[in-house]
Amino acid sequence: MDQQDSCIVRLFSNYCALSEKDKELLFALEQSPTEVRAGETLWKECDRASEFCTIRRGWAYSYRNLGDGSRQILEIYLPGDIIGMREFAFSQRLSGVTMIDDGVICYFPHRRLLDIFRSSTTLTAVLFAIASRHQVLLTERLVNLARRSAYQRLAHFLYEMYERLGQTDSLSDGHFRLPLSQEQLGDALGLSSVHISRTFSTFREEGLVLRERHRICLVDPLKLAAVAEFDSRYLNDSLRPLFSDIEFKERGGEVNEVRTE
Amino acid sequence: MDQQDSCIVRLFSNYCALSEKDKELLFALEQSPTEVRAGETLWKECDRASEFCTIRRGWAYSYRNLGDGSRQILEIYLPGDIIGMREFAFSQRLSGVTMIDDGVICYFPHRRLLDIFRSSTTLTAVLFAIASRHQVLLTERLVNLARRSAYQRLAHFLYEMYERLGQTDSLSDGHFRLPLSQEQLGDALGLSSVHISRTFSTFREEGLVLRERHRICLVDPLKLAAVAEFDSRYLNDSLRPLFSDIEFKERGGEVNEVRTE
DNA sequence: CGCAGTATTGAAAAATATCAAGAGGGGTGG
DNA sequence: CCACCCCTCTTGATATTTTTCAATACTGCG
Repeated sequence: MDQQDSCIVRLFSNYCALSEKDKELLFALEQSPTEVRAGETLWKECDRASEFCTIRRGWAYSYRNLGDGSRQILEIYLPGDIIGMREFAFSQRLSGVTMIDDGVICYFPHRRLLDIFRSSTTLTAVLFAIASRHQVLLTERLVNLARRSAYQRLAHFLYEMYERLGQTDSLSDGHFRLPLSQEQLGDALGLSSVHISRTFSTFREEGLVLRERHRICLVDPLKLAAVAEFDSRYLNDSLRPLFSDIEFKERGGEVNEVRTE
Repeated sequence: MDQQDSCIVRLFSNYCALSEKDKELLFALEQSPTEVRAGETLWKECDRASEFCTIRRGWAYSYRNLGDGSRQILEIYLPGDIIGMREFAFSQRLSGVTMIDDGVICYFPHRRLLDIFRSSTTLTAVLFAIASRHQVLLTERLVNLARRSAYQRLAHFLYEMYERLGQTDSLSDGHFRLPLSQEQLGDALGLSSVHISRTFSTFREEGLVLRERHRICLVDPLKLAAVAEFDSRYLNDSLRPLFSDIEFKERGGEVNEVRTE
């Protein structure tokens, strides 16, 4: 495999221009690829946590099971994502992860992250940026779940997937594959599967979104984003913010701090 | 001010033993203290983001306003917390922050964090651990909002505050001050203030929680934790996990990696 | 004393869940 | 190729939870 094919190198490159050394460091995270099958569980809640992984191919989701038998799907992971960072400070898994599709994942130990902290300020900063972005995504989802109607929640979810997928693949019109059952969508959005079905029916009647098995068509993406009150800043405003500064300093430059007191 | 009084040094010490040099680095973040008044807004959504701050005294909360006039309170910050990390990768604020009490906060520029990355692997790892812990808190809150009844949500919130406060102060029995109106509680829990009131009434009838203005008394904390399905791992399992490893390596030791393939 | 923000309570309305029955679809074994 | 079955989805009826609206009480404060 060429470094150019590395999802993780591509992901990091979104944030910052990388040196060759940085690329090699990153590339090392994607050794020991493992084939996994759709439905396979990478780990369960309460398992010992001492590794992360990157997802090179396929989709996955993380979840938490609740006492009453229901569960919450926390995140949908796409190729290039790093999984398991949540538990960096923990000895146990706090959420399970299972594959949606067949795929390939690459495990690496927590310790490898420390190597990165030690050897590259740039990568460290990018990791921090990624973590910060994750947190923003999570926050946005929290607002979505806490404040919006079922109709808006589903609209928001669909539009978010559309945007995320559009960042790597170019989506012809508003079409994309969404390999999630209505029950899984319900688990992700805090709604019953029945209500998901009804909400899709409403979308169809209004001609806003069409769904056929696992294919979604956003007839009018902008209108969908509007009804969801989708704030696209939280997905798009995270590219190369203050990293020009890093690169500058790394090259030995001096930055005079202008602090407005 | 002595370093021992520094909230942030104390916070970081929870995760890892710190060298003197590390303490000085951290201590430097708490310069330029600013007095702020209850109700004062530190920043609004969409403001330019180029600083973090630590909160040395007082409480604060972050929030997002929504199109329909409602708002979501995202986090409650206590002394020692770092505020604004969410926007590390962003140029704009994605949430506002306002003070609950009078207090003292210390601003420092994003760039100061890069200095830390550059000069201390230990602090970098701790920062990462803190970010990871934040994310876990957020996740737990997300589950709470998405999956639980009003009754459970409020129970969970109260118990979480109880635990967090208990980590710095020792709370006599289940008593603590909670300087939030029922409207603010509603904003935090995705409920109407009316329903918060009703839920407190239920608690009172059951003799589970008493509330008088801004004072809360958890009559039976353990029972409260049980009804909330509170998972205390997510608050307590984050102290000194793999950092013995860091210290070891920092001292020049060699760690042989045992990777189970 | 009066006023503004905050809390309580009741009644009605809205949103969503639950239960139940049936429809469609795709895979598997006969 | 067909029959069957399991799983997912759809739709209707009903139940539950929570919101909204409105009226009234409470509290601290100028």
